[in-house]
Amino acid sequence: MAKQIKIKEIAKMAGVSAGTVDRIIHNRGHVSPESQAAVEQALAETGYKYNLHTSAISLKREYSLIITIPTAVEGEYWGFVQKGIEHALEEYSDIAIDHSYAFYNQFDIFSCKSAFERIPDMKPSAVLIGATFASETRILCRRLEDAGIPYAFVDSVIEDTHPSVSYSSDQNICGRIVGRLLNLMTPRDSELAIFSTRRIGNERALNSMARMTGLHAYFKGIKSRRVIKESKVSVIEPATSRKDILDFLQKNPDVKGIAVLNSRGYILADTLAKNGINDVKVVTFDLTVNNMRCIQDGTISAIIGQRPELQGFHAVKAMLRILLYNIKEKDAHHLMPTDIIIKENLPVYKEIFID
Amino acid sequence: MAKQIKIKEIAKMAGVSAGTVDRIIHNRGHVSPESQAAVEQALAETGYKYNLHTSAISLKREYSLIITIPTAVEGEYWGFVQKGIEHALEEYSDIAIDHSYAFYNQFDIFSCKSAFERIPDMKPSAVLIGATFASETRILCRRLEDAGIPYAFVDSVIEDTHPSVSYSSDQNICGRIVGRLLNLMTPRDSELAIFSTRRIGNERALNSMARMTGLHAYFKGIKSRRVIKESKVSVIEPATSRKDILDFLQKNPDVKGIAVLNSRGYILADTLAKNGINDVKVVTFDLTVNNMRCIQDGTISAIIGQRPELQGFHAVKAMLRILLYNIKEKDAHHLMPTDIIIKENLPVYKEIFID
DNA sequence: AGTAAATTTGTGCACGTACACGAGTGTTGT
DNA sequence: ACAACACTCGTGTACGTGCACAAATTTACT
Repeated sequence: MAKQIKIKEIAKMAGVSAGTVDRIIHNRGHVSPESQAAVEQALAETGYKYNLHTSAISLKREYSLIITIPTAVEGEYWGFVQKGIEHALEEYSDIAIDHSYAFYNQFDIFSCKSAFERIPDMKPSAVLIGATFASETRILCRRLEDAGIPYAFVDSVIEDTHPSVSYSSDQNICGRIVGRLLNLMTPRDSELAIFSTRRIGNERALNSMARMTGLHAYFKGIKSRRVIKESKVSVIEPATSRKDILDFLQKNPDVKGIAVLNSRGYILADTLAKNGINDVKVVTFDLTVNNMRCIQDGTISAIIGQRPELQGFHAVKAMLRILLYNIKEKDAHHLMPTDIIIKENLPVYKEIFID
Repeated sequence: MAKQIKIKEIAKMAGVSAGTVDRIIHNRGHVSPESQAAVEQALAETGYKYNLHTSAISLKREYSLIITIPTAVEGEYWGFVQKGIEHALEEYSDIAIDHSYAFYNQFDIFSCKSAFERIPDMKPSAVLIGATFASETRILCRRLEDAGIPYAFVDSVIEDTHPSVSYSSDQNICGRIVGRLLNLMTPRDSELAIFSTRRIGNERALNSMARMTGLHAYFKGIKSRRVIKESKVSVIEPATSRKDILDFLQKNPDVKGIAVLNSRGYILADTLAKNGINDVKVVTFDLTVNNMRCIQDGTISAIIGQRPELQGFHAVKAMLRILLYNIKEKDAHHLMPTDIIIKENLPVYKEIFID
């Protein structure tokens, strides 16, 4: 095992004291250019890695982290994101991190606005954003930037912002996967349909749009001539959408595969099952408890998973790296793996392997 | 954030010194029954969690870890396992862990025997085993148990042994997935074939067997009448198997889907491509560089991934938990997720997210 | 009872880093 | 030339735990 280089050794190499090295590592300033250069060279030469363990115990600053995401419900997408966040915070529980959540209703822009408005005034050390409404998010980011507060994105990235780091999935790829799966699972001469969420200025809808683009791109890529109907049914609440779903299927009897481009595939699946329709394959997003149940039943054929826990987990860890050590990565945008979950491998996806 | 309870506070509660608490936590003995009881009660009341960070820095013992796995080649299965192992060791690099590898040839039982024989004499603190040959492994485990040396399994678990922990995939599930995928990707009236590795007393072959069982189970479960040929072609070396492969296909022209139940699917795929056969779908195992290339080419349709890095990573972490803190888990056998990788999601699987 | 031995218990130092404080150096203005 | 100031830099202490060693207590035996 390679011996760890310690701050004192760096100090000796650079001909300065340990305190100076510390100042440089933490970007605290008050260091002469010569010392800076000498130490940086020593750091580079030795490939110094700060010892997180000891640095944690001697840390005296207190950090406050605000996490603003759509209301996290256990067993649903944002619930898993929160789980990952909590997991990371627990791992760093010996650092004084005061964290608080600012939840908002992902279908109500006003709840988002009022949640976002208060954040900069609370003067947090950093903010974790699960964005839904692009314009509101941009305003928040702008204010955070002005205040010098770093922020990170989970789940999606908003254009024209400058997050320290982001963890999300490539929604276009997700859409392509859905395309391929539906194409495989349905007869060549049958039609396909897309159910998605439509809301203007809603980033969730932007996710859906990217997925849709990917799906169409897949069929274009394989030069398929299959008919793909875009339903205007908004699959959000079971009660309201049930009738719309049945209407749609009655009008489009050749549709044998449906992509639900949000996480509400179970609503469609349940409706189909209740009405004895079992020759229509459903593919949807996110390993929520309801969707998992449908996979097990066989009413949903495949789920695209995006590792929400891992996104929350890594976002927090990255934020702490930035807060504690000002470590900036080259490429701050991380794409998470896109998992394909079917009945057979569902059980082994239930145990979550973060950290 | 809940305040951490420290050893000193426990000591005060129990009316003893910190040293005594330390002795009890580490089972060092030399403690009176009264102190023992008092401290244990205090520990239970407060739900004390040792601080891994600080304990690591003050740790003075040296640990030695032997990792005995099939020769790790970069970009192949065991190479990824090793990557995960190294990653975990790096995370704990402030603990004095002396680790060494005892590689063996997974196709040569004598190399395995001679690698295993030496291990107990080296008196390691713990051993990590990537098992291939069941009987040899059993002998090793037996000797380790007699010497009181804990050991862990990665990739596969051998019957009649008592590992402290294991990280592996459910091979039966893997086989079922392959079954479903091939069934989806090929015409209903076409035949399927299985290529696998056959070696008596070879656990790699046992893995193959479990996969085969799972595959057949899938087709039985859906009451399919498809013909599944079991080829005796051993897909190990490109040169030797090429002719056999072509012979097989010539004799079985209706085979349109082939499951290669080891990680050498690329050999079959390359052979098919070179001979202009592009209507036979191939599914195989493990995200090796060669298989990834074939996925990208489209010559392999799907790969089953088993998260080898994560297996190595977690196995080491679990071993260290056991060595350092004697933490025994309830259920020591962990099943890793079984990923389905196709052309579309291959890019996002390339970045590995361990820890 | 008195002493030696055995056992339990407390104390102090070390680990590597963070950060406050004060010492040291240089610069500017009168 | 000297004071006042700005800035850089080194020293010392604290963090929570592991572990060696010494101190205190109990036990055993003459």
